[in-house]
Amino acid sequence: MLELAILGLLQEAPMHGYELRKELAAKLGTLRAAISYGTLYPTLKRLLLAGFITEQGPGSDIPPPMTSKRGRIVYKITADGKERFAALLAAAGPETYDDAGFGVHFTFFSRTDRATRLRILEGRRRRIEERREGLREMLARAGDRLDAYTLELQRHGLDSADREVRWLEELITRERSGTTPAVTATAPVEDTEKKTSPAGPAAEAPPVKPAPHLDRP
Amino acid sequence: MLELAILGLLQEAPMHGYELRKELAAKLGTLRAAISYGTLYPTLKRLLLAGFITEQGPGSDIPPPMTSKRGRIVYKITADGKERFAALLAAAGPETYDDAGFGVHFTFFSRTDRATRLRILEGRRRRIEERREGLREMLARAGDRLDAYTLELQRHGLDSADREVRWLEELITRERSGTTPAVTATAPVEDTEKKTSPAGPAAEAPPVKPAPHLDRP
DNA sequence: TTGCGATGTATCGGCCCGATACATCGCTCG
DNA sequence: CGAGCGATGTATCGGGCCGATACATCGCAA
Repeated sequence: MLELAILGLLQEAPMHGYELRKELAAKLGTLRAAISYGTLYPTLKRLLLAGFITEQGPGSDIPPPMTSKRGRIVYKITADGKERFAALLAAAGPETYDDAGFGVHFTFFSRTDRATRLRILEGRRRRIEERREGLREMLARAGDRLDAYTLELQRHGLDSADREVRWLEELITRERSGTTPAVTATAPVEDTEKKTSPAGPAAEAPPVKPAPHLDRP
Repeated sequence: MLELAILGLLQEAPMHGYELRKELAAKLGTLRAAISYGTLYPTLKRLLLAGFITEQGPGSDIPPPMTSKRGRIVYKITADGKERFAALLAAAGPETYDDAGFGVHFTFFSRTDRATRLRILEGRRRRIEERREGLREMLARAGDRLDAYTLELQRHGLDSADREVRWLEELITRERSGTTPAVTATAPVEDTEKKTSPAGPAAEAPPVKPAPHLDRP
């Protein structure tokens, strides 16, 4: 997941670790706590080793784009990395629909084709609906066997699930009707792949992410 | 966190692993995905080794309380374990207020004293309020620099945070007013303000959890 | 009787987190 | 003037937790 997020940010602009973390925290606001350095740096190493990004030492030519600082290490995405990003973005594993995964995918929706957006939104909706039905069932069938606090917690959970389903429903409707939110991305990336099908109502799973090696140092 | 949850369940009744998982999944419905066996069994081992629980082989005297099965291993909490449970229950670390931690603590609220309940509720509220304010700030200050989808995500996050704060507020009010157990009806039941307790507004942190050893096998 | 789904215990690799350490820069305040 | 402090910045380590996987047994139905 982190991999996707990092690749996505680096696609917009080269950055160093600290910047990456701040940007990540800002974009994924909810649905995803601020990422830890204990995750970030090892992940960067893996990506580096896998050839998805490159390192640019502090003595390089790039003028400090922000507040100038000391020996920072700027990371830049490679062609392989862009490919990888596209693959991850369209991947359809179960982890695509949990809180963290959905948040990250959603964040990059402006760079995702409509069919994939619909599939993800519908997958997420399905997931939440299942949770909601489970909660409903439990409240109806075993409601009187639970203590008052647990009950209260479940009720709140049910409420939240219900709200999220409605939210997703609205987004799905909007997508279908073509009211695609304007792509106001700061850095519009060249939209090469244009081969998308007309208006498929979110069909089957695209090529599943085969999990790359990304192995030991 | 798992430790607390397991100890709490075993305090209600002895159980084996499979049962533990189901019970856990049911009680923590939201706020906490179903726990994995890859976590459960190692945790049980740690607890066993630390002397917080004991193992009861399949040939024991306990009659199968559920659908009878095969060589199950029934776990039982010890006196040390109960002590540990109480300590964890009242502990006041930051992890007490994140989604998972709050969910687990809340689940055992009926076995928590009112002062602690209030502290946890207010700690959680504070946490969510901070998130909410951060979101508000961002939407107000940098709202036009973000793309439409990110904006939509943040807005939904803000909504959820707002709702949770209100929920917590209600619970806190109820606690203070002495309507201790959350009333089961959707509509809050009015209660004539009796039993004027000191109504301490949830003070400082109790003994902080000192993190036991629980070490290697 | 074969096979399937629920029950049940267990391990392994790997992601990710919190704590911690270290270093530099720019600022304010005594 | 320099001492301290908060933000910036890179990095590691131990450990919690997860998903995938492997077994084994039981009850039931095709």
